[in-house]
Amino acid sequence: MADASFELDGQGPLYEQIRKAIARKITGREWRPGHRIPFENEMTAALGVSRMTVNRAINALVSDGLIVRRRKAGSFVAEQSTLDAPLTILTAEAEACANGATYRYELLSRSVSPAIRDAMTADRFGPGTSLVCIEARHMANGQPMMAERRWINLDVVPAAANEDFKTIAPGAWLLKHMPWSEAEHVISALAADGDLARHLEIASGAPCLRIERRTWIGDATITFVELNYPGDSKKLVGRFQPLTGGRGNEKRS
Amino acid sequence: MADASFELDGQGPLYEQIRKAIARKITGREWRPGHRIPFENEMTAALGVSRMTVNRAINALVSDGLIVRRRKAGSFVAEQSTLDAPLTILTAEAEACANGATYRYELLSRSVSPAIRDAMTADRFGPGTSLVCIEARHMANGQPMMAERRWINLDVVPAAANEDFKTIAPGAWLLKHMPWSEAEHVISALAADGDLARHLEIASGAPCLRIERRTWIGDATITFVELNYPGDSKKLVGRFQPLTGGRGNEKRS
DNA sequence: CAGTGGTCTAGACCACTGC
DNA sequence: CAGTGGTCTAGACCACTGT
Repeated sequence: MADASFELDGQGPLYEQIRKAIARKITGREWRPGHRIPFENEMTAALGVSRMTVNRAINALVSDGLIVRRRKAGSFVAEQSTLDAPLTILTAEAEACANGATYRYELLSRSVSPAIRDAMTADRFGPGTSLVCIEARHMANGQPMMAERRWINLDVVPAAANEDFKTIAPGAWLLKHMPWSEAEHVISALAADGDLARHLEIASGAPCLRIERRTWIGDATITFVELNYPGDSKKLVGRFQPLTGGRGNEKRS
Repeated sequence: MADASFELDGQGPLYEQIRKAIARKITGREWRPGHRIPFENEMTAALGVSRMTVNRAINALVSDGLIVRRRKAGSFVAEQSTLDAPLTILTAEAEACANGATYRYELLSRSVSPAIRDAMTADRFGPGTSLVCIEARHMANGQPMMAERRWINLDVVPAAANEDFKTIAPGAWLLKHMPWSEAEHVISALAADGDLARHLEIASGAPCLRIERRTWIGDATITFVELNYPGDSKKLVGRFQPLTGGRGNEKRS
């Protein structure tokens, strides 16, 4: 009913055209937050397409957060309260490469020890877990672009005990040798202390962007790593374009 | 062929069971990166389901980045080179609320002026654009949790000229009055300068996490905002769980 | 309890692409 | 040019839920 006057642009697959047509109604304020969009069978009839096609279009908008669906009630334009933007975290080498910079990896230290009773290791891996601790830094065009401190769980990845990580970065090595089933990221800003400042070659007390990543396989923590970037570098989190095509992503130094 | 010995767990929709079964093969290292997974018609036959169902399961894994598909060649386990984590950026009020904190909004300054030839405004909005500039801060439990500096394009949102923003935060106001079609986020760390440090009530030179957000409607920039958080606060970017269910997301102070 | 969305099927045609 | 995935259909049954 009402004006299901959709204007499909004839570009690309049908479900994409329908998705964009609905997104256009929303971003054009014709359908406000809370507004009930036409039922699936109404669109099906109005557009002369199968219900599966309409369903696919709307479901894409649901995962984009623009539509909320309720059985028996209908589908509604969501309140735009949050922004979900994809943050793509590349390996340091891939990031340097993407920026056209020359890349070099430097191992700073490597040691094996059990997780003691400190917050950094015991809480995350469990007391007594065998760990290898690695400090390294990644250079782009001869300048430090990132310094990392990492712990790897040897109970889960015993092969890491035989790797010296002198030529290959632990992150890249893990990606080749170990799958993960779950990852968590925490972002914060901090003042670089003596060690970190020296590794990044910035003034002590200078701001620094830290991404902490914890990776699991099943219930076991594979690795925990602090990725530290000089404060003047910027991370492009991502672009979200519900109208034109969905989610894009790039990266800047 | 080969071992398409899938073990569906009987939990939830068929396409979800199939998706999890494939994800299990991958995270369990049975199917390594580069490995060709069974063709759709093979799985269809092996599982006794419709091809659309298999297709839906695999497509979900494609958007999770675990599978790459090539016509005529087949579907392959992707190289796990990047991590895509969804970062949910709530309004300050929603974030405080989620942490069970009392929330208060404070307008610090408001002014109207055209975009001059400075990098902050003219580059983003175009020279001469009428802008309203707002400085404000958001308090959680009486402590500054975030200070923002924002420019709003009056050519696009003329109603903003009549709003004093004394009681409602500009972010919340915009969400109610203006849709966006595209958003971009940039994260960086910086040392708080005099003004910012005073607003956040932190020492001058203390680290600070900044999220810059630029929002578009069509080709026009609606607003550009700097969200500044004290460096000791942490942003939980999100959890990505390809095996169990997909993407989760929370937030910490 | 009627109507919505959620899922699933058994086909079909087509575009692209590797051989 | 044969085979893969990409898309689409016209049905169907069911779970949930608002009235």
